[in-house]
Amino acid sequence: MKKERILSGMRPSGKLHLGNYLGALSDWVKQQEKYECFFMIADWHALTDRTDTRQIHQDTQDMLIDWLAAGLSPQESTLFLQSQIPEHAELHLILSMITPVSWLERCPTYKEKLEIGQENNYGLLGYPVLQTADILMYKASKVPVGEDQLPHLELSREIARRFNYLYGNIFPEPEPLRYDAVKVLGLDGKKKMSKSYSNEIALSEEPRLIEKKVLGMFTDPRKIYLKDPGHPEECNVYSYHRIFGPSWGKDLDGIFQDCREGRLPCTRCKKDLAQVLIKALAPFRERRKELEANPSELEKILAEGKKAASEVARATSDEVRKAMHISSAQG
RNA sequence: AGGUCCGUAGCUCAAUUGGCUAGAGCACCGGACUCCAAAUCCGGCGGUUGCGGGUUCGAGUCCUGCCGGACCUGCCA
Repeated sequence: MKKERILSGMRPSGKLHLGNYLGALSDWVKQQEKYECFFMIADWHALTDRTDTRQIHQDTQDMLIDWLAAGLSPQESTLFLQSQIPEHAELHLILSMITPVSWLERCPTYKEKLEIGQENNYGLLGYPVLQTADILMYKASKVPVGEDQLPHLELSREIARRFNYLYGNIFPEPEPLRYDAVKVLGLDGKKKMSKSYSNEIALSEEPRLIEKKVLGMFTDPRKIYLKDPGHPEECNVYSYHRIFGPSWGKDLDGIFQDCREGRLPCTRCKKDLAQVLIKALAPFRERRKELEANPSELEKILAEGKKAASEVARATSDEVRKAMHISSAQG
């Protein structure tokens, strides 16, 4: 039986961090077995973030390396760069013609971006339409999404329905593929892990920096003196132990009890955590070094991804043009 | 294209209306405190006032030309 197809993408944000890994990438790695996967580096989407594009190539390289180091496999999945498939832009244009502005103006993400003062340009408003084009292009039946992307996917389904109604049944309505994203707060223990908050630990972080960053983590503010009892259930450091500790044979109950009863100094707790993280990320750092030393390998992977994605995209483009009585781009 | 308003530290804003060394909060860094971190208290870093020209004893402030942005009225497709 043919595997179902999924598509997902990330904006090229450079080197990824633990939050990216736990929140999405680790799930993608797992989905590779079960689904035919298209994973896209969304460099066109990245343009809503920045007008200064000088870093974009390096960010793309860095993210691709992290994907591979984390276990995305070019043998199993199609890894490609959005801007290398111009059909995305074409489909975006076509879909924009049948998408009411009011649908877009009520997207929570759009409203949030405006609230934080992001420039209200055409592209930002149309962001979910481009996303829809990305998904429909490959006729993905499922899309791995986090909580915040659900409204966008709902919009994609509406746009697909509308297109099908107007021009014929071409696009499947994409279903969300929910996963229990492991929520991990940043080092400050207050906001989600993000580069823009400078509270992140990169997957490729050097051991010395991992230790420095972990020692600076926010802890239970009620535990001030060494012998004060802690509240591990509320402590961000313990939540990291709970995520990473088990695979390294850490005695979680022991940490919990000792902290609670004031026998475990935060400093020791943090040093332990740093060691766990350093070990957990060691294979990742190794793999990254190999990939960094081999840029032609990366080029090859993207070239193959481009080829595979192009085939599908051209076919979809032809089908869409035909349905709309517009002449084919292939001549 | 024309009109109105605006541009000051990484961010948000001040500067007695032309007058002393352009200030404050947040952020950041350091110290005290703490087993650490946070909070708090001290201290520090941070500026060619968008760029150029002019008026003046003196310009962030007034005039002018560019650059950049917001809003309004149009023009072309």
